[in-house]
Amino acid sequence: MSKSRKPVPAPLPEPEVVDIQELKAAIAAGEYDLVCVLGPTASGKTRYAVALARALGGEIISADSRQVYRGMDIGTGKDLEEYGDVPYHLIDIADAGEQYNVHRFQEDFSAAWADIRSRGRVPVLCGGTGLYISAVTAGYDFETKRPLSDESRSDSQVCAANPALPGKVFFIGTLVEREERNRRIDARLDERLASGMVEEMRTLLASGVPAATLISYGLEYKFVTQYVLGELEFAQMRTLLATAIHQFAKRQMTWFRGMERSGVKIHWVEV
RNA sequence: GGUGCUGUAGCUCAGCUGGUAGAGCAAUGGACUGAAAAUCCAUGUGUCACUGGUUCAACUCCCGUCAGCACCA
Repeated sequence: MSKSRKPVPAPLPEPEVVDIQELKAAIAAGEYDLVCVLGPTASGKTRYAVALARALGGEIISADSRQVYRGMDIGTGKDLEEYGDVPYHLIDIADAGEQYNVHRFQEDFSAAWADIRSRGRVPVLCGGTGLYISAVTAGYDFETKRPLSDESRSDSQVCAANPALPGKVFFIGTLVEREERNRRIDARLDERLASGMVEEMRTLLASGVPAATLISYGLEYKFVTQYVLGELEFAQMRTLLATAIHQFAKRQMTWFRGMERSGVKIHWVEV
């Protein structure tokens, strides 16, 4: 009847080695006006991006739809101390309970990107929210509801279409093998649970953030809040949450593969 | 030692009076642009514990074996 193509696990991308000095020279020569570090959760992208930014004389622009909220620290894994002396942007820019979105991100990114460049520094976009990354690197026009360019970043169409967004982007992806990724997710979850994540939910709830809003933020905010509300047992919450984060990481990879399929070149590195 | 129950997809389990098997969860692939850590779509060949028997045909009936559980000794 029909060819039932059964889903085969996507092969792991071929790891590459990115020569930082070479990249630095290319940026100086105007070949790129943004470096983007992306990857699934728990792949080590923040650590990598910070080291990269330091080597390039850059500043980080976070592309994380949840780290924008103040007071949501443990559950989003902000790890602000990891940045050290490297400046970061778009973290803690909205109140918990507020409704941030892609459109605001595009505007905020644009301002941060222009600001960093105006000071002669290198902007490094880093995060795991694929939608946000695509909205500013592939470009998207919220007026016409259409992509600014459906081609790869091999020309300057986007630049011409919207000078407020970068035209040429160098993408680096942090690579982790599936099993290892899940192991890290589980270990990190236990660490967060042990370091006050439940307390964080109670504090947010006490500060007036509605439970329904917190739950709508998903993952840790969803399951831990349900636990605090007594809707889930602790062990049950832990199991469901771990599974949900594994699924989330898979969805992130699906988005990145989609970017590659549409022509974006991502240099995957092992960290 | 005896009796009873159970043994089916990674997990929990359905499979009426026999016609080689399905649901949920998980997993995998995909979609996605003003909530995206959200939302949605697609995909199920497994020695039906093992052996023998009855039958045109057994996961489904019968004998036995093994394993787990419960109860009685």
